[in-house]
Amino acid sequence: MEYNFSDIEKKWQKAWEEAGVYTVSNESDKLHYYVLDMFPYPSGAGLHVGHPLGYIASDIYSRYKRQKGFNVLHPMGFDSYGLPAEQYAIQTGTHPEKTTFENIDRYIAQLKKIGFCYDWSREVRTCDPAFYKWTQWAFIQMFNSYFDPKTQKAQPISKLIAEFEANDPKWATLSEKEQQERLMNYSIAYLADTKVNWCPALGTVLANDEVSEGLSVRGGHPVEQRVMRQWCLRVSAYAGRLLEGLDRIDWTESLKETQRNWIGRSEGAEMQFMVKKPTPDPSLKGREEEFPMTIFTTRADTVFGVTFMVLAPESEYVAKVVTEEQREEVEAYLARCKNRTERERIADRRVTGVFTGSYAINPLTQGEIPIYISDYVLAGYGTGAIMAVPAHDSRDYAFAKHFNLPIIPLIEGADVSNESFDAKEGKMINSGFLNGMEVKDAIQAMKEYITNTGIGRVKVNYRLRDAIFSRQRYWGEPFPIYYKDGMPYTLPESALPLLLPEVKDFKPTETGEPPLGHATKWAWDEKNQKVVEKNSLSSAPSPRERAGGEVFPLELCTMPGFAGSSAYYLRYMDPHNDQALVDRKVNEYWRQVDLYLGGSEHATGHLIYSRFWNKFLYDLGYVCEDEPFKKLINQGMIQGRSNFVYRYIGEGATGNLYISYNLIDNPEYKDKVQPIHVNVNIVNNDVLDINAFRAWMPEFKNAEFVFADGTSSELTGYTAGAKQYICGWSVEKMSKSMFNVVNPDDVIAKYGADTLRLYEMFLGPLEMSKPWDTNGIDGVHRFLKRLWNMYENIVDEEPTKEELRSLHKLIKKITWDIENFSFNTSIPAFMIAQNELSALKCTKRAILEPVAVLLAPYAPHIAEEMYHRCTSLPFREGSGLGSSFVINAAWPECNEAYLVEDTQKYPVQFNGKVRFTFECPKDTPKDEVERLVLAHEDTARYLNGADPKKIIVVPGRIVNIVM
RNA sequence: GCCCAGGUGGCGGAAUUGGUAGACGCGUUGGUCUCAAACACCAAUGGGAAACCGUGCCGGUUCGAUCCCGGCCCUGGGUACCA
Repeated sequence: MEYNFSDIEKKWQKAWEEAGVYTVSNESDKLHYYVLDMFPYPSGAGLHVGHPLGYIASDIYSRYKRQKGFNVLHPMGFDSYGLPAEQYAIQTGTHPEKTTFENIDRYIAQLKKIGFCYDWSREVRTCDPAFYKWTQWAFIQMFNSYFDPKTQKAQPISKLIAEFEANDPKWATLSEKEQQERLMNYSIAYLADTKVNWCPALGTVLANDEVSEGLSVRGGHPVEQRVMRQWCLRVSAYAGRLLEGLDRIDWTESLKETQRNWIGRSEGAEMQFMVKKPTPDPSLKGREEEFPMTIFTTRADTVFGVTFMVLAPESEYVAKVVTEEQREEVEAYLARCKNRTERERIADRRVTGVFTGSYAINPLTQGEIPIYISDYVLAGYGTGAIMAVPAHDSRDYAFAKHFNLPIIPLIEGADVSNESFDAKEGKMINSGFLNGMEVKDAIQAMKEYITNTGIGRVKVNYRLRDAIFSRQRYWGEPFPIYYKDGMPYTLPESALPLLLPEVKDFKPTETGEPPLGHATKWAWDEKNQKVVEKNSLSSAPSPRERAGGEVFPLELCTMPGFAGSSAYYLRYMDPHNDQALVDRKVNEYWRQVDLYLGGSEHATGHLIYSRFWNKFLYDLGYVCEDEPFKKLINQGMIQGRSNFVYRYIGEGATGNLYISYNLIDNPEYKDKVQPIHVNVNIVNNDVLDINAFRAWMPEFKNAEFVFADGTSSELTGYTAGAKQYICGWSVEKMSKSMFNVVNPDDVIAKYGADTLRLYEMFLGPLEMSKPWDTNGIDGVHRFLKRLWNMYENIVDEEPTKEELRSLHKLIKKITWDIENFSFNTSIPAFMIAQNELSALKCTKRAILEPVAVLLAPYAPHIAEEMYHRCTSLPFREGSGLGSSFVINAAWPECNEAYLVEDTQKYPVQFNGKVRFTFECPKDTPKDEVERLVLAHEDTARYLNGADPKKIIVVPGRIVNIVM
């Protein structure tokens, strides 16, 4: 009986779909479990063999949990707003929606072939109005909320207004616009002027990683720094809670560490320095302007060593501090900084800066110290101003050396003649009342001192920045925002979803507006509460300017990619609900994602934003868990494994001769060959398919070869398979240009989905990155074939003890593996069991049936077929595999079920060397084992009358006798 | 620079983490089947003639170390003037 994987897989996929076995209900007496994959962006290239790695792992876990009797939510959807479809639209005019939907269809077809147990009825797409309605809804909630630092929670902004009304007499005197502006400083979603990378050619802002050396990575267009009014999310307000929440979730330590670094908590102090600014008026000579300046430092202990101050170029202190004499020089410096991108600044670490003309007074020594401006100080961190202690900070040190400023060592024994001493250890010197203290104590003492004297206060700072939330693009969620008198107002929730309008052109407008500027029906009729034609506006050159009447311009930016992916896991719980993002009761059933699988590249993006988003919804009472993802596992990336042929380019080369890889280091070919990427799909186990190669591209049509054995091909005399041409290989990113992309469809056509699933797991540990290497896939496929053959003539006989032992060993191993996400080690266990059972010629139902059940999470199709060969039980709805009765028999609590041997073997060692083995009854107490060993005749022989110094009994393992 | 993960045969990797290192698969070699090849099956396969030596290198703890500790060297990932 042949293993016809293609028929088997088609049969079961059809059966599952028709019976709806993977459709999940929100009402169940069963325990709930939620397994989620990070949903993909459907790219035009389709899935390659690397994408399903994590999906297979999560599918194994889902199927296991399902078989164990859990109600498992395991959905899939598409992150379908994004740049590639928009770029394609700009080039070809094809609407991004068309491209995106086609790509999604292809993805679904590919995913379905692999046999995942997704509940497709819950599929979500971020570009679907029924979905983005809730993205817009969340944005409105954020706009109408503020973060209350006292309770560390988001609150409705109406509370804040009430507070202003009650406590601030000025509030009532402000105009509506002024009130709005003031509230903007508190809203979780707010408009602010921010410095961005602006690319005029692409007509949009770019993230830092999209810019390289002042040019856009895509297209190589110039990028400039520009201050623009952008929507931002006050993620930084949640810094403390985002940090603290990490302690309560089961993520890998390295990922938590990445987030901790990103949040960047640092405990320090804010201190006030008085500034003395010389006045330009000679008649007022001797009189100086005085005002305070606040700085942030983590090294309060070093105040005695401050020899200058530095401001960030964008600091608001700059304007106050610069003197008339220095103005010109400072302005030139600021202009220079302004045009440098973040990236250039980082790449070019030369010390630059300019003196402001003013001095600060050291609050402890009363000494006058000069104030400089330099771009090594960042405006966005702390107060944008620092006290510089060159002796104990390497950046300050470099600056001091460059401008020849004094360097005062503050720690005993620190040699600061060539570099700064940054370590926080040692005894303080030159530091007044701190002298003699350890650094740690000195920091504490100084904090107390400045608090008591009012010079400063203890302060915690975070590195985490607010998220810029505007994109000047078409293919994204429209903001539910219109502008009146230049101020933003939210659309009523009843108007959601605000549909993405049609545009005639996906590029920015001639006037530099985002693509939505092309939309004609893009204005808000406040009175009738609906979207209307823009031409009914009297005139609106800029959308943010006042428009006549009661019709107002709508926001022209769209939301960034992370908007749609920040709460999608909640939507899967209740995907068809049009009254709420998720019904409260449904949310209380599923609660949170129990297991989340995806790449670690989202550590500081999606995984921060969605935690923030979830916490915000939690504060407002829309969800019942503070953290969205209970356990998270990062699967590694699958890299490409490229193959090469070696074209001979030495003497007399025709350009048509290819040398086998094993020969290229021979003297006659060394350095005379040129490696050429060859399509990995015409290479098998590094052996080139000669005929396929000749047919691959016209230039290889008449290719000739020197084979592995050194013989040459002759075009006419060659017979396929007789000689081998060996290809070289290397690990590279999987990409079209390297001809190393492997499509899962091809693997499935050749070996079947079950082999693909097993092999992807067999490749290595889930978390590790590894190249896709098909060299071992035959072995896995052979195993399935061998196992399959055992199910031909199943008999009803009592299993022997040996057969049961094999089975129970397997049960124990597979259970342990799945629960510990060690899927790669399960395949060998199956192979060993297969070997053992086949050596015993076991075809007994009592053994083979549970083996099929065990295999089901890994290779569901073949397992299902094998299972149904074993049993007369009908296929039942609601279960992917047979009845729960049988499942419980095959997945018992394995420690009890594991068939124990009656006796335990103890290898006995003398001084570490194994000498003999003895047996005693299982579960013999430790001292009894000791006694038995000493009484053993071999022990007596080895001891030869001597007293053992020590006897070590490791339970169940080994007895070691130290002489 | 800082943080994290890792380094085991010809290759991918086991060893449930202090107890017989190299499971399982690939590859290689030999054999069976075949007119022959492919498939399949069987056997061998860390090094060494052997005693022995072997988990990146040096040292330590331990009766015993791939595993724990100290120092160093590589590889991969994250992050980067955060005061």
